[in-house]
Amino acid sequence: MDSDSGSTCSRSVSPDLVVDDSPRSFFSNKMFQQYCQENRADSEAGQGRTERCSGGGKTKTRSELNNNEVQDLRLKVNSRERKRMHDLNQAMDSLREVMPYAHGPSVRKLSKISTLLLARNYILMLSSSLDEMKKLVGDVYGGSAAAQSRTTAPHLPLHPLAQSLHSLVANTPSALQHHSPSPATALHSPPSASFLSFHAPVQGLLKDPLHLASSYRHFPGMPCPCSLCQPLPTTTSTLHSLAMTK
DNA sequence: TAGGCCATCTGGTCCT
DNA sequence: AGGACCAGATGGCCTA
Repeated sequence: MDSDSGSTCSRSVSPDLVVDDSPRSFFSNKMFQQYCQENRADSEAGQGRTERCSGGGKTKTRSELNNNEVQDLRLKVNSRERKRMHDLNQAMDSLREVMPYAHGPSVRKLSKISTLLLARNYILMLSSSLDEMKKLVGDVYGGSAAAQSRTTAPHLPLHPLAQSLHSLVANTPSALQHHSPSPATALHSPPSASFLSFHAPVQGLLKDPLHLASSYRHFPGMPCPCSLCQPLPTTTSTLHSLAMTK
């Protein structure tokens, strides 16, 4: 139900119950009742603020609502808000699922901010790859030969195409999977820091936006030999500058 | 123990 | 009128 109900997280989450007396709940039902009693004096003082009563069609001031009505209303609103946040977390989970990131019971879940930043960079990377692919296809099927090759079985110059594809594929999520940690090291081995940051200027917004430096085995200043950590094509950098200068 | 992350509650505002 | 959305506050859990 909740995004944090994952097996790696011990955080318990209260269900969509109206009554929540768990210690985790900031405002348990008992607390709420106490709160209502404590604030009855204030309410009865009448501050002119109106509350909505779910029962009747008529608007009552807070002072006109009895304790139970205030409580029911508050619980109802709380429940809605809880459901809304659960839906939001579900959407966040579904986003995590399609991210180039190792999934598994022993893999620590990406935080929300990390998920969003990674998603952004992922989209930029895919856009860049798509641009290059288009360019490549344009080169291969250039000019009038393109029309002809569309109608007949094309004899593609596979060698250069394969080379280019290889370099592109090296930057695709599937290639990123080799960064996916083995279960044994998963907790300390998230995706490449350079991929997560992806030359993103937004990195400057946070001291350590993804908290990789402190938590994971990616050493700043130590060049990673893999293709994923190599500088991205200039088109990508251009994309970034365009994206961030708007 | 401090800091990060999170769930939940709450009141205000906006929209339908 | 009722619900969605938002941001602030609060406290629990986890990790370095």
